[in-house]
Amino acid sequence: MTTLSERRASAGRATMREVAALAGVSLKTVSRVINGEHGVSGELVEKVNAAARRLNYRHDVAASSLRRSSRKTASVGIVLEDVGNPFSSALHRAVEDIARRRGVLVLAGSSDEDPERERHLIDAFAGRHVDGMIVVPVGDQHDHLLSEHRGGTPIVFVDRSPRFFDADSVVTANEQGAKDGVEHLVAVGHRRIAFLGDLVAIPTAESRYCGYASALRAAGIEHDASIVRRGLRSSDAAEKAVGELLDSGEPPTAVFAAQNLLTIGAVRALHARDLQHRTALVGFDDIVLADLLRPGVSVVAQDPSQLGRLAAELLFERLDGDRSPSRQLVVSTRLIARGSGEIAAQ
Amino acid sequence: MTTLSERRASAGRATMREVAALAGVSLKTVSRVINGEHGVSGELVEKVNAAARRLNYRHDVAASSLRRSSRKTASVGIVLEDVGNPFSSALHRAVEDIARRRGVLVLAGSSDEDPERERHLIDAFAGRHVDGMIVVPVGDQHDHLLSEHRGGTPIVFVDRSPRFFDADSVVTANEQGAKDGVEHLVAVGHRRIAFLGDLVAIPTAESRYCGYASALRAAGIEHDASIVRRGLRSSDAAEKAVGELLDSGEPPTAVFAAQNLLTIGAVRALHARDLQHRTALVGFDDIVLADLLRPGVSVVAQDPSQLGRLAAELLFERLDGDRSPSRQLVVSTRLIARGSGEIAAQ
DNA sequence: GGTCTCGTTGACAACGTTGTCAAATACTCT
DNA sequence: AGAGTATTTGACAACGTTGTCAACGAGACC
Repeated sequence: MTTLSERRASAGRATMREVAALAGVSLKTVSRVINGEHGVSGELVEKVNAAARRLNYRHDVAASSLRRSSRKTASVGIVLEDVGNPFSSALHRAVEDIARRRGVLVLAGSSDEDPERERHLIDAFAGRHVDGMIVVPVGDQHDHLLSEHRGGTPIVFVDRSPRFFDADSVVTANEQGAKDGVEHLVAVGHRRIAFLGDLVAIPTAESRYCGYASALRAAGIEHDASIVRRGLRSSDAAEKAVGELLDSGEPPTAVFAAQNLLTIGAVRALHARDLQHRTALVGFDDIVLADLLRPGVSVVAQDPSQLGRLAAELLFERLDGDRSPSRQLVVSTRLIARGSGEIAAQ
Repeated sequence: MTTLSERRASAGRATMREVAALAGVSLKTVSRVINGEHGVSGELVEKVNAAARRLNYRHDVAASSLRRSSRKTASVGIVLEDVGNPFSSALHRAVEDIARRRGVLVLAGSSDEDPERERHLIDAFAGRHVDGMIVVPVGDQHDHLLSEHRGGTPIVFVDRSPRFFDADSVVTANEQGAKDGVEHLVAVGHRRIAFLGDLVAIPTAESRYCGYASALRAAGIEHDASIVRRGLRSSDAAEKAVGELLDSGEPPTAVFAAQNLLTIGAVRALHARDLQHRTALVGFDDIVLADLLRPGVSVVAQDPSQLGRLAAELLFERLDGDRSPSRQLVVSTRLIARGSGEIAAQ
């Protein structure tokens, strides 16, 4: 049989042509059936489906999208800081949930805070014709994104809003959240509050620092650079920094840790010195098990799922043709008191 | 100028034809330059690159792979249980690291333990012509994978090895690890050890249960079904289950929690009753901050990064043409004593 | 009966790229 | 100088699919 030899020739992946041959119809009719277009008689629909099943036909999205005028590929790309960290992966998951409902696939990659890497990922996504992108931007320069954006690919920024770039974005209320956290410490009497922060170049880290500074200013507390530690990139670095502060002649009575890992480092340093019940601590971003530590760790919680959900919804609205001016969404934080942030100043 | 109007017509995405026109060479020459083939004079290489830069040319991976005989797309798919959970995302990250070195993109999706969903993802990946797949399999039936596999797409199973299917796999030594954990409890005198487990249908959960049973048998301890709780799907469920066991007339003196979230639930239940220093606990899979709790939580640690790394390496060896018989790799666990597992039986 | 419309079906070109092969040029060797 | 070889270049077809358009037959209407 011709069909059989054709099948063998294709080595495992049947094409529409082969399905057509088996069903005894034209290629175009198969295309119509596969795409669920109307205007094909019930009898032929049946025949084509049977043939497709028999040959285990798999639709070729790449070829299809190449020919289609719209060039839609039913996939979106997301550039995260690190697919492996809890914040990023929660965001990723939220985006996936929204995308799944529409049968859209998510491609994800980690930029690791490296603009070069970000650029690579964006090129890779663009080359695969993603319908849109969600990006946690790194650095200031986004020229390459600009050209994609102008080219008609919707882009939504999340977690950080880009400078010099007019686009949709969804960010956490970093400054206000940090301010809330520090004011919480001020409210129980602290005036000597240390700050732990990530790289100055990261906009969220900068915003949180501004929130810290603003809370101190509002309380009339003089700024003391000796208890501000920025540029910390790991929990180890934070642990070391807090250790130094605690062991110094004039230790802080409270610590504000402006990021996840830094909070963990601070907890370790406090526990190592058995100071966890004397020195207050508020962290930015929630931590698993924070409620089981003694004392529980008070945090300013972000909502990464919400960030992802909103970003994805925004993106899909654009994909559905929304051409309205760009929108900037802000997700507020929530202060969770668990004990460590309520330790009063001595 | 012709070039300009052509450019405008393409609305933002230049093709090789346009680059060729601008550079004054043939389409094929552009293709050669873009693909870094040799046999093009330096002068033309320069001209083409200049034109490509000017038009902001982006290589179209989809069209390229469609035409290429090998059909390689420089992307691999990975089906995880949930991209948002720490185990999966660590695995994802490890795969990405290996893939990145080769310029390969990773598409990831969550099966949520749903075979239907797994099938969907695999179809989606196949339709996009991924070069290979890494799969955390769900359920017993993998016919659809079989056809892909036969079709020449390498597949590596990770975390669970599939039944009825000959393929590469990388799994944790679940049974041995669980046995080690339980024997650790037996060694400090426990004979009434409760078991908390995930869905019976999940092979890893089953293996860990076997390890538990085997350790008891080896110690000559009679099996007591009343302190075995399986089918638990969340930390809340585990907390409730442990609560019931502890509040019963004959509570266990030790708990073995066979999964991440279940360990957390157990910790909560113990702390709620202030029993954390009296009832021993060993968990399977490490937990962030476990060392800071009092007592620290002893665990049998898996190494998800290692799983991902090995799976990716196996996959790329296949992609490089390795046709040797399928291999089954086993990654051993590591028992980390932190206090909770060393509480002696009363 | 002839024309018109409608619903089905298929032939063909095209999407952006690369494999194949032949043409054109430059260079080497006798 | 002539033949032979190597190097560079381009014309053309093809990958698997869908958009366009024309052909066909059946039924409706005058």
